[in-house]
Amino acid sequence: MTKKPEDKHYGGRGDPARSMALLWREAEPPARGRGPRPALDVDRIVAAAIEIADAEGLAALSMRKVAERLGVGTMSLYTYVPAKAELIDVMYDTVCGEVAPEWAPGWRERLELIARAYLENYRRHPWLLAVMANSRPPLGPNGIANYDNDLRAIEGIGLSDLEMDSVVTMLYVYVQGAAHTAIEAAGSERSTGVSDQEWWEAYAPLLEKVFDPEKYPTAARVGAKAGETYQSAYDPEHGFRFGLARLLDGVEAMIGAGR
Amino acid sequence: MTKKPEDKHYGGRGDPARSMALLWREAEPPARGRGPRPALDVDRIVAAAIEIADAEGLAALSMRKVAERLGVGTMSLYTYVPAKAELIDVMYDTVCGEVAPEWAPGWRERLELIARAYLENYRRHPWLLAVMANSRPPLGPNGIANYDNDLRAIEGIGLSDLEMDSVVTMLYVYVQGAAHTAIEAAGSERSTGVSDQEWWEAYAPLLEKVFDPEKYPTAARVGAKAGETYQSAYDPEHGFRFGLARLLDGVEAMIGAGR
DNA sequence: AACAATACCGTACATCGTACGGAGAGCCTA
DNA sequence: TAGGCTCTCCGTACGATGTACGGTATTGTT
Repeated sequence: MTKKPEDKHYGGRGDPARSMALLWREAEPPARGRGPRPALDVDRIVAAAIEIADAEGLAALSMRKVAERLGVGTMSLYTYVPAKAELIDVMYDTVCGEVAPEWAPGWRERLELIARAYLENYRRHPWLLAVMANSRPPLGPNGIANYDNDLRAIEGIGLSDLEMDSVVTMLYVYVQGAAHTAIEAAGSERSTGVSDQEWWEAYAPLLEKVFDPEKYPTAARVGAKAGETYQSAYDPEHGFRFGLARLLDGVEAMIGAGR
Repeated sequence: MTKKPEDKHYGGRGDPARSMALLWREAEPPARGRGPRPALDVDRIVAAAIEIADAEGLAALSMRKVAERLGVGTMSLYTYVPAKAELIDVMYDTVCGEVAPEWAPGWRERLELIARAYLENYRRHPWLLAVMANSRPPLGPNGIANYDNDLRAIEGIGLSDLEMDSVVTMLYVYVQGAAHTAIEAAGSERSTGVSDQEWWEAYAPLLEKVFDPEKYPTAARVGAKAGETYQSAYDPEHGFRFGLARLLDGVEAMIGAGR
């Protein structure tokens, strides 16, 4: 990882022009065909990278692994992709293309379907969360298409343009928080080989020795109740639905008040 | 990074007993004093690690840097801390101790102050977000104290124990999402040396060449309005307040309905 | 004075992203 | 057909990383 302070990095990503060209797949000079025939293309590289990141996590995604999976030398990738950062940008926009929520008659149902679609996408691609950027996002075609679609879901229900943007962004923010928790809950078992129950069985007796229920009676009482209800410290599905319902109730209140 | 599949990792962390002993500062055998006098202690190591992570980010936090800052050899740290994962757990609980929201007369104001206190803590320690775990958290003293405090903020307002847990967890989830966005917005400028304005100036003309406003009129109209209002793609402070207000309106609706 | 227990830490290994420059392949021009 | 130009491919090398291992220095106890 070489750092040159003199050249600017745009959003942790690479050179804007190269990045955009990659995202929108503008084959810059159409490579009129002087050298050897290209054995690869960006899409194949991105697909391989996504497979690795899905299966082993972002930390395990290395250029060497991508190259190995494609049967080429590591450095060959750099013919198609300027650096790992840009590769990740393209991965980002590519999986954004998988978000395809159904359309429902009411705005509330539409937002629920949209939130659910994003959540499922984060579940499918847990690494996506670590890469998400709401300010300065990779400006790829799929991300923009989603933004437009999400706005149209609440168009004409009595919100100003600014309020529409606020509601959609709020939904993004909430779903990202919920997804982070859900993924972490689901992922820790798979990646550690320790089930929720095993984990709790290992920690509970240790906690009992140091935790004083008399000092924190509320935490003890509520925590116990939640634990026995969910059979775990936390139920991501319930948490997601509960929070989303409160959020949409809040939007409904706003529409009602503004009328 | 050595991986041994045979030994289990609890939550990406280390051995539960050693981890808890560290978190609750149980000096195991009180080191009755045979060898040389310890030149360090866990707190000094944790403080140095937090300073580095605050200033340079989690990715730049290395055992070598911590040791260097303390003027000792790298491997000396392993006398006090079993591994980097446990060190991070202790860092986590330590900065949880900095969350100290004021108390207000009404539950709504209390939740606002709590949410704000967490947000500020995430801002102070941006690495904390990447380390946050709502299921299987490091069970340290400060984290538990916060949970108790947050529950008491909404005790007696007409919610069941289970609902109290849901509301508090929902608040955690939302604040984490909002903090992620706020930090990313604030951090990308500092870490890349590119201001929001520079970033937009670099990307806008490139986007114009590939983005068709006629295909996505809603996104074009609303995006433009939001951009000119916030003088940027996104205003984290406004986003945080807007979403929190909707969320608390939702809680209010729930209390009102249950009465 | 000898021993035991502890702290300190130098070295080594496998991993990472990628800069650099050479080798070879294929089309274009002469 | 020959020469050259442009492109793909990729081997090597560098400076990072976490930490296992084992040696050495320091101290309290006997």
